[in-house]
Amino acid sequence: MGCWTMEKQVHGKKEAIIGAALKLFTERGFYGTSTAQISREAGVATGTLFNYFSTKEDLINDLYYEVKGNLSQSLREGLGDESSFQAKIKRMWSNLIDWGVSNPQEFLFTEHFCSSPYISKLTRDEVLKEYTFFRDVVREGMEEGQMKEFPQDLIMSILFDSGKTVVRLILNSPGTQDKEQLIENSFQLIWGGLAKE
Amino acid sequence: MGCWTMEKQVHGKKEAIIGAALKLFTERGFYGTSTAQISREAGVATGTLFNYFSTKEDLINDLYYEVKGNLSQSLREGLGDESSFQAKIKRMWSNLIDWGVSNPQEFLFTEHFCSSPYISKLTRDEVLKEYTFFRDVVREGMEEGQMKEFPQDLIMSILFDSGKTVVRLILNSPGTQDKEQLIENSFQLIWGGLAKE
Amino acid sequence: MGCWTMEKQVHGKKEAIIGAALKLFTERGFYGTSTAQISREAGVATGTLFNYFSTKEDLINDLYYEVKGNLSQSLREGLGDESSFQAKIKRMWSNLIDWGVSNPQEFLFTEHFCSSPYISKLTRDEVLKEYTFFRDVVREGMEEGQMKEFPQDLIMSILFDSGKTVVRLILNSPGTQDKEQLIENSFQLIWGGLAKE
Amino acid sequence: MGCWTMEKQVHGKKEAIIGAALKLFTERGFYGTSTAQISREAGVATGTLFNYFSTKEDLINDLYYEVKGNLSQSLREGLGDESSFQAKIKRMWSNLIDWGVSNPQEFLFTEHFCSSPYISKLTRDEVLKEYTFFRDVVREGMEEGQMKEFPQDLIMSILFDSGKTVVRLILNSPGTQDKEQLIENSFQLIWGGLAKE
DNA sequence: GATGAATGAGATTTCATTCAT
DNA sequence: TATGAATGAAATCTCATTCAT
Repeated sequence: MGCWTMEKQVHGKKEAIIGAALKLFTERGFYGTSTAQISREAGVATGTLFNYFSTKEDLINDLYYEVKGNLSQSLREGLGDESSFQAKIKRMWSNLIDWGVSNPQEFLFTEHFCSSPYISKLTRDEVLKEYTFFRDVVREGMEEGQMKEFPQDLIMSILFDSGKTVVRLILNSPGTQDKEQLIENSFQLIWGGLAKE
Repeated sequence: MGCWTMEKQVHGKKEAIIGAALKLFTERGFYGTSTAQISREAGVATGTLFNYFSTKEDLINDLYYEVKGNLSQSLREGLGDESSFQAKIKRMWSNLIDWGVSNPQEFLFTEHFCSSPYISKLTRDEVLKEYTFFRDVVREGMEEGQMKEFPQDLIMSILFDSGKTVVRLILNSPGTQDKEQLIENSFQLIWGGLAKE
Repeated sequence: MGCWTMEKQVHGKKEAIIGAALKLFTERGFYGTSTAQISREAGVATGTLFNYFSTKEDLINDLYYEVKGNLSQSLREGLGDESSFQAKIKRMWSNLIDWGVSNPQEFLFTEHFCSSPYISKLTRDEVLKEYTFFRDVVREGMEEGQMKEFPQDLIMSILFDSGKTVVRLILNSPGTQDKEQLIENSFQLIWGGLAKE
Repeated sequence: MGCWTMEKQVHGKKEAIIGAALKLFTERGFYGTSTAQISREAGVATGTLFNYFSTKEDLINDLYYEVKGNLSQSLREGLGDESSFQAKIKRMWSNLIDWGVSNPQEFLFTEHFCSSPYISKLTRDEVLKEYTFFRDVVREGMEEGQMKEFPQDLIMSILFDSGKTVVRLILNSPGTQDKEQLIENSFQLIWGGLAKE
């Protein structure tokens, strides 16, 4: 039982707790999930949770930060390979939908807790920093005159929220939808309203 | 002290409770709000709440039904006066945004609790019946060939969710936005992607 | 609606409340029965109960007094017609069992509440006065040397409790017992141990 | 601070709760006793009670099972040493009375809750299994023709209930009765009616 | 006297958090 | 660091009782 094992053990516990929290918070909500349930699901003692997170709110804030960072990473995947504005938007569009469909628990978690009182302003601000790249891409497109003249906030919100709408649509009608086709359709719908010409 | 006064008194209490619940549930969530807080905010005794609603869950279900019915009514306002498909959609679009901006508490309440486990399937089904008119309008438009060929669910979801996006945008940046202009802009954005041609 | 009707109405209500209380207290116990339930069962308003009984405890004490008085009356029925000591005891024995079997609700009520904290010492003492005749009969028998020499308390308790045992036996095995035969048997059993010779 | 101490500590709390519950349930009844009172009397926190018993009803069922098991044990004490039928009955008779007088709280508890709705059918059935020995002894005596011909149920009920009557008599007149003499007397009374000849 | 809405104290139970081991 | 028994504040809901009509 060397140092390596111990450290792994430790990391394993924290991760197990985060994983359990993600699952249970998503399924039953914040107040619907007790720290005892999280501990049990994670396979640790009730006290152990508080060695890693000083309060239950701390835990959900950490989780929120992690999941949102995760999404931010996924959104940027392959973004550097795209050159045209449309291609960049399209790439983020698919990335968002792919992420949501592949990580339904994470997706639903962000849905449930994006406007929750348990997530602190601090966490929210910290998270926002990870999304400046999105603002940059859109601003660039506006400056290049690639889009009709809409307020930037409107564009960003519509893009993000509509993408989430599509994810929800897919998750709610499992199996019955052709995902790729839907991504294509929905992108055309939004892009059609956005693009100049 | 007549009959009229009595009835008013009675209605006053129930309405006060509903109003307090709307405010507090929206601000702090379901579990974050105690029935004692609701009673205090409503200016009644703790027991009085349970004379009108046998359970806390009963209360939120009633509230949900009322608020959603309210929205449904507002969406239909003046709808009969419109003849063209575009005008109908536009009318509902403005109605939705007007309602959300004029009733921010109700709007945020629906946002928080639209996919909540506290709202029963029964309530949800009951509410859905009030929205068939929306489905009918959209279907009609599709059959008349007024829109590009997208799945009906996609159209409905994008319309509704994008409208809500705009409301959120206005509520989050108070004073700084020209509401009418934003309604116009946003409608063009969505309609531009939707309409044939 | 003359005076007679009104008075009858009033008496009817009090009796209805007593009747409902007897039924419900016996079935569900004192704390298991709310005054609201009693009122509903009696067909009166919740407030009406408190026009007749100032507290719930008052009600059960009244009820106790009434039921025990009732039993006392029944025990004495035909007692004056008997001359021998054995006949007197036998008469009370049958009276007790008949009463219990014919009034199971009253019988079970006395069983449940004979040693209850809700019945006040005052009530209990008041009730005891109705049973001096029993003590007198037994004392007389002792003085006449009709029984073996046992303490009077023991005799009285055994007589009364064994009678109740028989009632319970009959009530618990409905239909399967020959009541008259059982009364005869049980009396022989007790009298056999009691009588001199 | 060793293992022994820990175990004792743990057992101590559970036992303290059981003891407090026995005392208070007996004195004030089930609904008349709050779990908070039990906890206070036991010297533990309100939550601790629910670490050991998931419900107040659970607690009283456990208690019932324990007390009745206890009595069953006591009834059988020395029973194997007796050979004649009369001696066996006499032995159980004294055992019952001794137990009741030495454990008045337990005795009164069984009196109050023997026909209580809080005790589940399951518990009751479980308890009954502990009393088959009594039925066996009586049946044996009947088959050997040691008693007059009475129904077995009558015999068993009279025996058990009359024993309890004697306990009550002793408990209600503290100090004034000669216990051993009373046991002797009362046994003669019952046995005199029961025995053949 | 009859009514029943209103009251608020009190009951059971949960659960985040602590701390001795 | 890990554990889990112990804690006690807080939550939902009940119900005896009051009182204006």
